[in-house]
Amino acid sequence: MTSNTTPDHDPAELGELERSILLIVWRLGTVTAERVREQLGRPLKDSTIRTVLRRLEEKGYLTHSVESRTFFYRPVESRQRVAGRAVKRIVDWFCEGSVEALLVGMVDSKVLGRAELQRLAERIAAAKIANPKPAAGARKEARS
Amino acid sequence: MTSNTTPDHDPAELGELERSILLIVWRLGTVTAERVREQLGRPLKDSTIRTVLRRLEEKGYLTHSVESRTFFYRPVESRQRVAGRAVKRIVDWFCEGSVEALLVGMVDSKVLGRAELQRLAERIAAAKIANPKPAAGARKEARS
DNA sequence: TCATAGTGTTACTGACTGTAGCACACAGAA
DNA sequence: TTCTGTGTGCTACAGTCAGTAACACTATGA
Repeated sequence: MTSNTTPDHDPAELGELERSILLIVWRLGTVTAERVREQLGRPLKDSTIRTVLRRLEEKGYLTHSVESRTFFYRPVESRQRVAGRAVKRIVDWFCEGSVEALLVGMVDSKVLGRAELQRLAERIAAAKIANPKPAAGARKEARS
Repeated sequence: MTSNTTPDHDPAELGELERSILLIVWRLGTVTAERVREQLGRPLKDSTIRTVLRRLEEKGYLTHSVESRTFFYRPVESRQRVAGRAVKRIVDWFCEGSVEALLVGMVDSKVLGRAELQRLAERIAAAKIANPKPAAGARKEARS
């Protein structure tokens, strides 16, 4: 199938190179294998990049379209969305589904400062986050 | 190293069995290999359980003490703490370190309902989460 | 002393990732 | 029309790691 809607693959299980490349695609929006290779620091063979791109597509993170024989890969979902799902896994696994418990853990393990959390709470309360318009204007990230 | 403080191992990279067993240890607090086997649904050989327990210790999640030749394994950190670090990775990788971006993603990918987020914000604002006493009374979870 | 319970050590298999080679096809230049 | 480059399709191999387990060894209690 490889349906390109919502990969059920765990993003945390991506390899390092896969992750790097995925990040590049997110950053650039649309890429060719060649473009990715330029962006990557490492000197990798063209076929390597292509293999990884293909695998990322198999896993559901990318789609491609062809234009005069050249593959253009694009992300299926935004970074944040993927991150959101990844976190859900963690919350389900380790916090019995409680996001609150997670936040406690984040503060507790100093991942998140108390002050930071406080500011966050204010922001959330101010609905800056909570009201990004249900559907319409929500598709504007992943560029830049 | 392998100091049993704060494993730098990525919790998301735990295997399924490892995770299950770790959860059991967190639930019971202190366990023997035998006890773990009882708890697991699957019929696994004793040595399998012990191998996994040992690996979990190598990775920094567990410690053990010996009592008349029997190993008693205990968690090094609380579930939430580990979850917190796991999430940090994700935030670093996919959200450029911005927890706020993560929350946006969670709402966006319907991992977290808007209403839920709102309640959460209220709770946080109410400092129920933000003030669990710096150090003293914070070591009471991971039981049951 | 003997059996039992628990540990230490070692190993095999399958999956997955990083990495790449090679053959094939099309598009434009000569 | 033929040649050449560029990009793809397919295949593969080595390393790592999780799942799973066998086997040998050793205290401890009957």
